[in-house]
Amino acid sequence: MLKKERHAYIMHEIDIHNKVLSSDLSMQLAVSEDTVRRDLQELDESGALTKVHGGALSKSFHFTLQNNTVYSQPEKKIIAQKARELIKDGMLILLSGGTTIIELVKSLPPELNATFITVSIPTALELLDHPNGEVIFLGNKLLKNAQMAVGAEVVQRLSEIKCDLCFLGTNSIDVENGITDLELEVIEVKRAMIKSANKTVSLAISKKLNTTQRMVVCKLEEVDILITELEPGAELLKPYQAKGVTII
Amino acid sequence: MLKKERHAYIMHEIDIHNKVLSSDLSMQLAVSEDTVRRDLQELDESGALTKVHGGALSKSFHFTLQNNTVYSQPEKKIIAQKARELIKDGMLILLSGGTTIIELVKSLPPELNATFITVSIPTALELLDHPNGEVIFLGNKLLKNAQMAVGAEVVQRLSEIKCDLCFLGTNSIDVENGITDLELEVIEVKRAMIKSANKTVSLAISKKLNTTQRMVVCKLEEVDILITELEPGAELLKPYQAKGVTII
DNA sequence: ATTTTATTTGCGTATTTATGCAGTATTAAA
DNA sequence: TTTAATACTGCATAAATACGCAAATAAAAT
Repeated sequence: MLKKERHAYIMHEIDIHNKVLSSDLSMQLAVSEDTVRRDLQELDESGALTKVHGGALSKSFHFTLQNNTVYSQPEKKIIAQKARELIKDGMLILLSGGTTIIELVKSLPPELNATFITVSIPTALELLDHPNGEVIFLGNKLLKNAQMAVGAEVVQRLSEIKCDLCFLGTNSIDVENGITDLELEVIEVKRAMIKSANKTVSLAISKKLNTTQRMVVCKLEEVDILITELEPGAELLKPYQAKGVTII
Repeated sequence: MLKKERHAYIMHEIDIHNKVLSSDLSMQLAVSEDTVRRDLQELDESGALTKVHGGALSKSFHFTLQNNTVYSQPEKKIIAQKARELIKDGMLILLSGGTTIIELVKSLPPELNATFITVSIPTALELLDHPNGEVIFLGNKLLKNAQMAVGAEVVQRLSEIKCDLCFLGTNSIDVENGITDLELEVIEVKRAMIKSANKTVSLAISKKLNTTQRMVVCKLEEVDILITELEPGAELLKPYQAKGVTII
């Protein structure tokens, strides 16, 4: 059997079943597993499928967020880089939603071995592309706009967890009012996240500093670390520092 | 024998078998392999066939590597259309993952007012685009490859639910073994989904009919409705009908 | 018909490609 | 953690290919 024929057979299997195992293919094609592995590798390189340990997956089956490259402002990249240095192997990390958090997830080193908990669908999807980390989604009712899980069930389950770090993508932060947001349901969840975490880290581009929205998520005192794209000594950040927030 | 004659013979073989081996042709045509190779090369250059290591393949063999495009999308659209007619206002619907289910979600009428429960991240993301339906995600540990929630927690919560319909994107279905799949964790969840639903609907393009994988999700008797892109009276579906499955 | 010219073919050799195997490292699961 | 499965590495072998060249064949010109 010609190599191309094997490739076609493999692609056919992938198309129908979304997934193949090297061991199965090796038998079905009557070649060694090495050969199958090399075939899968070539098909992966040509972009026809995604090779994984033990076999391969269909590309169309495996869904990824592609739109984000457009919106990823350089500021968010800087923030992500600073934030990721706080994450160490073995930690239990709580993540909210938002594009800044997505940037953070994208910038995580592949060899990092931590457990991530989130209530945001896009964040979860991005986390699934990380090779090592374990991902836990605290689900229940999903809120359409925010694309995240909300409700008593989520709050309840968050209260049963004790995390090392909680990263909050922040919409508005202000010395007077602390972190504020718009929707009650989102706020309930964010509060629960803060409560269940040892340390709370707020990620915010500087444009969001000194802005306020309707409802308070938490006072500034509850924020342990604030990460912006600015230098830690920047004038804009002084009032936050004065209130005891660590600036990175 | 003239070169033209050899070329004609080779093309004839290609038309019949979709492939030729240089070694075979060398014998059949009683010329050296070099000559055959040169012939194949010329035919390749003129676009009549595709030369590969060891022989040549028909051009029609050329499998297009579909980046992002879903395999058999037209079929899946037909299936989606049939499936969506089962869904009525006020129903509680359980959805698995997979491209066929995504098609179903896309085809849901905007005014439909139902509650959807899923364990699949891509399905959830797609459901969030629907203006009316409520979406519930049963989350816990997420499986990287399948992009879905698995584990005891999910199974437990599924057992506490009684849904009207369960739509399963099916990888393999077969009269003997019923619905089969590859991964144990996925199977556990699918079983729980079937249990918690009043009626189970299997969605499968016809190519998946009569294929089997390692592990059994459920017997055919547990499938109430089978939807394929074929006409309900199609010959291929007769054995399923005979086992009491409703065909749509 | 014969010579000339161009093309085709086969062979020897060097090179490349495909495949499997063994040992080791790595990964995932129990 | 331990254990089993899978992946990687280097290597050996066999098969396929490329290339140059000379012989054979076909086509063209005389």
